[in-house]
Amino acid sequence: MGRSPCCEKLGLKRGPWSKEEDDLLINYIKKNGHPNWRALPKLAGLLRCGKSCRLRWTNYLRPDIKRGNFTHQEEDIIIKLHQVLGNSWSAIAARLPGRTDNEIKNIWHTRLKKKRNESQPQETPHIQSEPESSNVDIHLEEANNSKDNNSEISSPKINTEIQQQPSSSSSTSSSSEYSCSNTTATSSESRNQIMSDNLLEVDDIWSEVVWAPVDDNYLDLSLMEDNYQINCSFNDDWFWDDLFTRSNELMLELPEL
DNA sequence: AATAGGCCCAACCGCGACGGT
DNA sequence: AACCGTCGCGGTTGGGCCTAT
Repeated sequence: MGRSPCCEKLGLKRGPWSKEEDDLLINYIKKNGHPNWRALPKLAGLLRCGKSCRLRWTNYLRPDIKRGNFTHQEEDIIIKLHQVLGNSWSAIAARLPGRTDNEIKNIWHTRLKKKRNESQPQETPHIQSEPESSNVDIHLEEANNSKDNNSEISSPKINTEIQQQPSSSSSTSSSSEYSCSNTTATSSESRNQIMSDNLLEVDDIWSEVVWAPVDDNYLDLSLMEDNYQINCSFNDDWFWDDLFTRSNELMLELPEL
């Protein structure tokens, strides 16, 4: 049972967008937003389907899009995130402000895949060539959940609870599996308990990068790597240098141990 | 100068998720 | 619970540009 096309093709324009069409779309969204993509083209006076409009806006016309070449740092981040997230381009894009999933997908297929393959053999010979999904599954809960607005503002935020799955072999195995769930700590003691009880040990090249929940002004972070446990706060100088942030999530590259 | 091949990137396609009825 | 409409995502395509021969 086939699904009907997203829009009637009759009379609708396809292919590259003209300057006039861009202007129509930008002006309409500036005035009215985009509550309904399907209805938008008609209202904006465009002979396009809603899907095409949404794509044009999200991938090209949005004012917060950063145009221009990717920096080396951005490329490195994409490569590392791809190790963890696989082909989840939107998830990767969410961690690179100003970059779109389409852009990242393009650059991956044209440049970074090659770059990764070139650099990988000597760095991490035990990693498979094309991991499609992570062996680390981390879920984060929104720190400022709008549904919880009536709860106390300074309530402790979420901690990430990590358990190692039964692994078939030693810690040097590249197939070690981890799962992770969120718990809400009710006090700093219990938070610390959770963090000390559940240290993340990742035995691959991603081990220098961790995800952590964030409080209003404090970060709880524990990482067991090479027998080091690392705790940090916003006051650490290196923290800001290596921090990439979006929404309530933080990505942090740890300094050399 | 011509052209074949590769690269780049905007745009399209099809599918699954999700929310409303 | 089932259906329907809409949205967002990942995969793919195709055309323009660049470069090597």
